Order: sequence, then structure tokens, then C-alpha cells
Amino acid sequence: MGNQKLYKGSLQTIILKLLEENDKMYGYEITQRVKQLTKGELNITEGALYPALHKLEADGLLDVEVAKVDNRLRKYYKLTENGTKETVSRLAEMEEFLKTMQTIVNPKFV
Amino acid sequence: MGNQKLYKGSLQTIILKLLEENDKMYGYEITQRVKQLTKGELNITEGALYPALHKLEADGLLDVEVAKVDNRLRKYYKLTENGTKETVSRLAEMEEFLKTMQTIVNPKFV
DNA sequence: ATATATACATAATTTCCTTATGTATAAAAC
DNA sequence: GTTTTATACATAAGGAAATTATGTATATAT
Repeated sequence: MGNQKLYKGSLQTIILKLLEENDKMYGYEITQRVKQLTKGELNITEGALYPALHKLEADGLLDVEVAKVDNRLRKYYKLTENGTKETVSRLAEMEEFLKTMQTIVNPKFV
Repeated sequence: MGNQKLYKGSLQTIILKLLEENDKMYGYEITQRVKQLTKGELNITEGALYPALHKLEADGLLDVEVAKVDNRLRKYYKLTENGTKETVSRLAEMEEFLKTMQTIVNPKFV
């Protein structure tokens, strides 16, 4: 790592994308999935994750459902109808952003 | 636009990259070059640009040289030796970041 | 004469993240 | 059997980097 600050602003999109693929996930599971997906390159901290989940819920993009597994608390999040729509548009913005950044940092290959 | 917040954290790298290509540039020129390069997708605001340039200078990555052109002030920035080294590493981090984000948002194509 | 473009700057505020800390249970290691 | 690590949530203090608003000044276009 060392480039963690480049991820600033993309956490919500990452969460939405994972929930689009997985129907429902809980917080800790999200951090582990991201770590695995990125081969350890991106580690979402709890101080970033939980406020982000609460924000997405407050904005009506996620629904939450509490469960008790192995005597431990889990909060399962899933996309609302609105969240599903918003995910599509956030992903389009992300693709646009990635393309644009490629154009800037590597103009020869784009 | 609407995805401007995704650019959060990448402004310094963008500036360094442009200066790697252009030897010396002044602030306003950087905003115009970026607007043109990105077809209007990214508009660097002055409130972001000037503090960023001052920070890079304070960190010893840029040298500044004041010039008067058409009776107007211009501050030309160029990479220091250290800035050139740092640019290489920042660009490597950016490429890594872009690759990782592609893996997350578009796993099928990477 | 007025609006737009060029060219710098900074202050107040907001956003998003890091770092630190806290609670609690389960499993693994020593 | 006790301590460490993993699982699972949460929030508060602080910092970095942006947005928004405002300011100065000259040149060009309408």
C-alpha cells in the first residue's frame, strides 16, 4: 500500500458493487472480500466502513437486517430498489473516471 | 461530471504527471490542459489547484519561477530532482490503483 | 461599457478517511 | 489454562484534501 489515499471517495461505490454481486453481506465480510479481491492491496478500515454503511442506509440505498450467528452479532446489508439504480449510475461514473485517469497518466495506451 | 469526488486524492499525481511531460507549466495552464485532455470531464478548481501547488513546492517536489507575460503574473512550476523521482513512484501507485479498481468494478474484463 | 478570459490567492466549510479506542464472543496457540 | 488472534460491531478525535465563496488585477471580446 502507501497509495491508500487514492481510494478516497470510492468506498461507497466499492460497497455498492459488492452488494450488487452478492445480494447480502455483512460489514466484516466486506472488508475480507475486498482484501482477498485486491490481494491485500486495499484494506478497508472499520473507521471508514461502518460510517459508510450507515450513510448508505440513511440515504435509502441499503436495507439492514440483524442476525445472530454463533452467538455473535451480524448486520446484513442489501441494496434497496433505489440502491440498485444508484449502483448502476455510480459504476458508470467509476468507469468514466478510470478511463479518464488512464488518459492522463498513460496517454499512449488509451 | 458528478463524479468529481472520485478524483479526490489524485490531484497531486495529475500535476506531477503533466510537469513530467511539459518541463514547466503555470497554474492556469494546468487547469486548461486537464480540461482539454479530459474533454471537460475534469475541471480543477482554483481552490484545489493553488494550495496543491504550494504544498508540492513546500515538500520540495516543485520549484517556482515568477514571470510577467503581457503585464500579467505567471508562476511557472517545474519538477525538482526529488520531484522527478517522486513522480515515478506516484505514477506507479496510480497504475496499481487503477488496475485494482478495475478488478473490483469489472472483474470479468481483468 | 460590460462581460468573459486570464492569473493569482486564501478563508470557511465540508467530506471522507485515519487513528485510536471501546465492547464482546470464539477459536487458536503457547 | 491463559493469552493472542480472529470475528463483529461502534464511535470519537483529528487530519488531509477537496468545495464553495470571495478577493485582486489585467486583457480581450461583445
